[in-house]
Amino acid sequence: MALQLYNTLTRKKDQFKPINPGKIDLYVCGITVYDYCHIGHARVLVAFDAITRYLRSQDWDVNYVRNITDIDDKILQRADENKELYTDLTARMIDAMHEDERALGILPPNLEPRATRHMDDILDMVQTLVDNHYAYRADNGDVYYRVKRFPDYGKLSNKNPDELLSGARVGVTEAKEDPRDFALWKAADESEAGWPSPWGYGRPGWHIECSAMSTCLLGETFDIHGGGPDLPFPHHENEIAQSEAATGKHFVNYWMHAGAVRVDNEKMSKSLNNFFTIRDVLKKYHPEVVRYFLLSSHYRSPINYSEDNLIEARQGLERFYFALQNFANVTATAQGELENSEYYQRFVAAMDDDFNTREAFSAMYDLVRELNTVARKNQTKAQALAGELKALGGILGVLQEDPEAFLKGASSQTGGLSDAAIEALIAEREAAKLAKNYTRADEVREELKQQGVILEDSREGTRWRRD
RNA sequence: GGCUGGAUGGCAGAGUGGUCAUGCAGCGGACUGCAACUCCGUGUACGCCGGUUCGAUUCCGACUCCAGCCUCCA
Repeated sequence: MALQLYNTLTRKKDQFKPINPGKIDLYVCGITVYDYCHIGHARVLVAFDAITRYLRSQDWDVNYVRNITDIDDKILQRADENKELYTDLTARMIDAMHEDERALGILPPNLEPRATRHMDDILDMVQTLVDNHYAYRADNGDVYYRVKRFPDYGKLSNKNPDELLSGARVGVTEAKEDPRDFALWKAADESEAGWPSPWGYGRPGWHIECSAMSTCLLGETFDIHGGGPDLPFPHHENEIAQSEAATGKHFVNYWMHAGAVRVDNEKMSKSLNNFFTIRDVLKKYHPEVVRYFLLSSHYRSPINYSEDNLIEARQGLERFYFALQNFANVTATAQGELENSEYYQRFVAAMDDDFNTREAFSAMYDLVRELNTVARKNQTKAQALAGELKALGGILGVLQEDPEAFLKGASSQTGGLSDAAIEALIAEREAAKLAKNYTRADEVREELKQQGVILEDSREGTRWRRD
């Protein structure tokens, strides 16, 4: 089965056809680094991480580029509030972002271009647009894109350019020829952060950065462009307008957009004060639980961040780790051997269908059921299935932890008993059990349960985990 | 108002023109000193109204409701 993916541009699932055989050029709009990343960023990061991991497992040569917007009015404003250099702010936030990414098991992209390091490319593209009359310098020193000259404007978000014109919500500046026009270059005072340009000192607009960096690094036409749910309009619409006007070529073949993250069924927003940063979330939940939660719905569906849903995600993940617990040292089955597995085949079919991670997990749960059934009579077979499970998890970037470590640490509880204290109580219970003092043994178990520790007696002795 | 996508069992969440999703929770049973883990069994689920069809949750049309975008936002 060939790879199918939903294309925002055509609004249907299309069969993927690469520009170059076996190779995929992917550009994803990254973060504007003026604050810590939040759970919505995590969604996009994790989704495209799982997607690139999967594609690579299928032998695609993926060139994954994700930019960093490191110059922007919000950045300057925040730096000003903090009374620090904006470059210090962005350096800190980029470090923090990388830290968050590592915690969530997100592999670095192949390239991570920064706007401030591509100023020449940005200026070149603006110059091209000015030269061919797709842009003009206004009286206030800004350079604007001339939307009227690009008839395809609105094709990604299916908006009618004329209706956009009549809409009063578009920012009106006297300097603009047309209210729909957007800034490519914003004039700035010499005392502010900025760069010299043929149109005067200033800073680039947000949209032009992505057009310039993606075109410069991946070419005038490339395979896939992705991003968050709020980017199709205006950001990606503007990118298309800029890039296609500058190069005369079709810009991007497939557009992919992740779904929104809601919080307790409300839109996440600063005014509602329900913004959760990744680091806040990771204080409460194990990183792999967060990752599994984000992948347990289709990447395009809206998801709801809530206590209940995260707990449910943890319980679902635990089922995998329970199964792996008896095979702690198992190595993931090699790709070549995997091909014969019915579960792998189902997994691949699900992922080839627009990256249906939930369906892929369902195949893995069916594998777990067989593993558990077979474990009683055929250890060799069970061992093989455990290897397959670990391999499938690895493709999505989960199930790679030591099962015992995961089960002991996955708790959403903070504080509580130390490992040593728990072990001591278990030893006491063992002694009581040997003396057939089951009353005391059960007391200890109940006591631990109150502390969020679940005991499990097995042939190898008593195991515990935090609930 | 315009655009886009939704509406599935207690919850989460896939999918399909007619026999199973899956996970969590619940109930019954097996296992267990008791539990936990696990296994087996268990739920008249597909927003509303029409149409097509031998048969629709699945296709078509209308309706209702929900979300995102239309303004900086992943």
